[in-house]
Amino acid sequence: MCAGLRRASRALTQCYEEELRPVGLRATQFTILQVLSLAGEVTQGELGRMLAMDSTTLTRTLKIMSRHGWIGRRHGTDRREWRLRLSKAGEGQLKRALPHWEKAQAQLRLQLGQHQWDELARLTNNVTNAVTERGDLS
Amino acid sequence: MCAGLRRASRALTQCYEEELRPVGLRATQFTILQVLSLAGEVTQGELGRMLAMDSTTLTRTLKIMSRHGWIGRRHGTDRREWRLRLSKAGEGQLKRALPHWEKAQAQLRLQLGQHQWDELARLTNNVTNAVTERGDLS
DNA sequence: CCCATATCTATGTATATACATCTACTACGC
DNA sequence: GCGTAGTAGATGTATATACATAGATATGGG
Repeated sequence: MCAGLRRASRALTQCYEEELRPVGLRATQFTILQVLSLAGEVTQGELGRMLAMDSTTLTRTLKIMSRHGWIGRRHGTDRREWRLRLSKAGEGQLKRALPHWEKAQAQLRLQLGQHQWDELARLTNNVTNAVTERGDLS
Repeated sequence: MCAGLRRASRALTQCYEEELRPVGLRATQFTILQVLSLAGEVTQGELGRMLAMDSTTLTRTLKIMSRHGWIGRRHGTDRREWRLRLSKAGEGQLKRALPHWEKAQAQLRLQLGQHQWDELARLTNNVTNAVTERGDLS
């Protein structure tokens, strides 16, 4: 199952990234922009939990995205943590990328059909929740 | 969808790799051992197509696995390509790893239930086939 | 046989990813 | 206040991953 899921993940990621390439975004980066756009200001740790991603992984990814000026950060009252948000440039980048992402999304939905699409969304969510056993933060 | 699938993939991979850690295998490496065990002798390119993985990615992964002595390789008639197979050590490593892998697998199946398990297997296969549009090599 | 073209693997480069460990800071008990 | 335990993010290290490109080899047409 792990192998099958990882294989699907690789295959699917290539579709989405092919569409995003003209915009200069990777799948992970797009996802972070989108999450920040929806969630507003979050800490690195919160973001990691939402994405089921180790927060130290985010240190590097956010560094790259900061280099491009897509991320704004300021200290909270707890001075260990950063409060992250989309910058203006980040919003612009997300806006440019969205139609490309949606195009890949639409094509996949067409190929799978609405029913399998919905099922897959439900199941991947269940897997994530099952193995992270939490109160569904996403 | 891409984000959800990747998230599930990360989360699930951590479960399996936690079990495999005592054996010193990563998920990708275990998968390659298993595929070689089932498929016999294959070329790097064939392996890549089976795993929906870029064959240049395999150059590095196979190098690591060769270092451990798990992979045997010999030239075919086409001298550009390698014919890859499990070595004795590779078989031993796979045998050691299998119960750990199965343990993670069994726990997940229990958490999801047989029905969702089967559905997920079916859907991830469909996704892979849909986006690689091929005659199902796996 | 020779050349153009295609194919297989290798290499350079960049990002993604996690774990172990480190440092700075918080929070709690006394 | 002070010390200890815990938490947030940073860093070292290793692997995973893909794309662009290069080098070697095969293949088919003259």
